[in-house]
Amino acid sequence: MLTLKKIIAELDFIAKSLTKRGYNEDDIKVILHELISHDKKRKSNQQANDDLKSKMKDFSGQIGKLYKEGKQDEASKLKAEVVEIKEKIKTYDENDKELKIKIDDILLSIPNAPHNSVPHGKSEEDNEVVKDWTDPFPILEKDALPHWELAKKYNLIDFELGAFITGSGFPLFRNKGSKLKRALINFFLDEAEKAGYEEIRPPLMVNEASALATGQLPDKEGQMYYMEKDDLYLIPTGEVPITNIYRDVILKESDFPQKVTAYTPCFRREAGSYGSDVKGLNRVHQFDKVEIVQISHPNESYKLLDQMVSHVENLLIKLELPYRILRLCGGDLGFTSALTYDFEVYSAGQKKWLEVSSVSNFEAFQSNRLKLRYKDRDGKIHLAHTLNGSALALARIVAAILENFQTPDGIVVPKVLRKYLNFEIIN
RNA sequence: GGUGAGGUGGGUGAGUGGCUGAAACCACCGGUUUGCUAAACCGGCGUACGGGUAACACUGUACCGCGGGUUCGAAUCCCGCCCUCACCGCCA
Repeated sequence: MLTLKKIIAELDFIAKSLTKRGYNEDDIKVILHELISHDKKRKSNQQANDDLKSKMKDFSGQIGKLYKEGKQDEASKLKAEVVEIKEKIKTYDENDKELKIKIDDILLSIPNAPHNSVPHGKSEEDNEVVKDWTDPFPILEKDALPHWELAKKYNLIDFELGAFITGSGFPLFRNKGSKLKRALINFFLDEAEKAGYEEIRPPLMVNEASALATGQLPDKEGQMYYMEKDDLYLIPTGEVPITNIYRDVILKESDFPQKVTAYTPCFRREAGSYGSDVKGLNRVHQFDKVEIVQISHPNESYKLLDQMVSHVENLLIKLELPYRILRLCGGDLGFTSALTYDFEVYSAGQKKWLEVSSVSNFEAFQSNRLKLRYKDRDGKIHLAHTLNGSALALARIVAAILENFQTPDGIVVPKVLRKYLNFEIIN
């Protein structure tokens, strides 16, 4: 969430930038002013309360001394006074609690303020193409197939069996399909390691505190699988456990940047999506992803964002897949993000762009909930910036590879993956 | 699942009702000194929200796993929860 300090200091900018997400500038200003007035009330309330508490402490100390000196009467008088003070403190405490709840409710409901470069817009149609694919698309035979047909033809993925074992959206990879996936995971992890990321294997379930800290709760509660009995959530992305490494952490300035990567399966309920978009691997409940996360000094975060974008871009170049890069418009931007670049890969069999990566700078929005801070040279504490990106999401990459590299003789595996495989062609 | 022990500042760890936001040691930072990859000595060293300041200084309150309670007063007593460790059981 945004910090109150930032809202007070940059109210106009925030209100203006939130119009990119479709807010009415005047409406949001009303909300923000309400927030600030709650805060003012809370501060004056606190001051009065603190004074009373101070008095109470003082009196209590005196009572102790009076008892030691045997002055029972005077002690009793003071006691009576403290009891009165306590009553007042109680009402101040209650006021404080109420105001804090109001303030937090508003703060939690406000999404991140989009970066200056974020375009206005309502939906994905308004996303800005910052880098388009200008080379020709792969030329396929006339009878080229979409990946779900190819998967069946070469026995790579069994959607029906996955549905039988679990349900729809849980594909079962087998044979060379399974190996291809393993090769991709290794390739992505190796590339991340070369780029300086520490590889970890995090838990795949997280508690409520972790899901809140990265912003999956309360915003995307319906997206996550939840195990009531143990009060745990299946992770919708590796971002959650990775970023939570830094919950309640105060870094030194010299610790920047922190770079962590992990391969994890991701679980998403994806409630309410049907139709051709969900066919095959286009949208599934369980998929694999290699995630990269950086914790940054605020001054560096946009530089690092660019680095992450080119890291992802390189992966796609090495995989020889046609891709384009989009800058998400305000309407398509995630709740917690200030700026997001999406990567789409062209899947020639279905003649469709598939989203395979999302690289974002959250600025201090996540850090605020995470309480992820750093100490500067003067010993002052500030919020760090967090960034993350998929590098890459597997299911759709598999789809694109199958479709783009199909030939009459079979599917020719991209060269970079061959060292991870004991075959070069799927037939 | 059972039994036992325990959760205090970056770490170790003292502290069973007021003088404890918290000893001591280690680590860390600054300084002095000795001239040698170090030691000794001195000083500093938690976070949050307020007040205060140009900025410091200074200052109020809260926080000793979390939440509640008892009391004039709680790290310290009581209740609930969470977590960690050890052993047993079960299990990949």
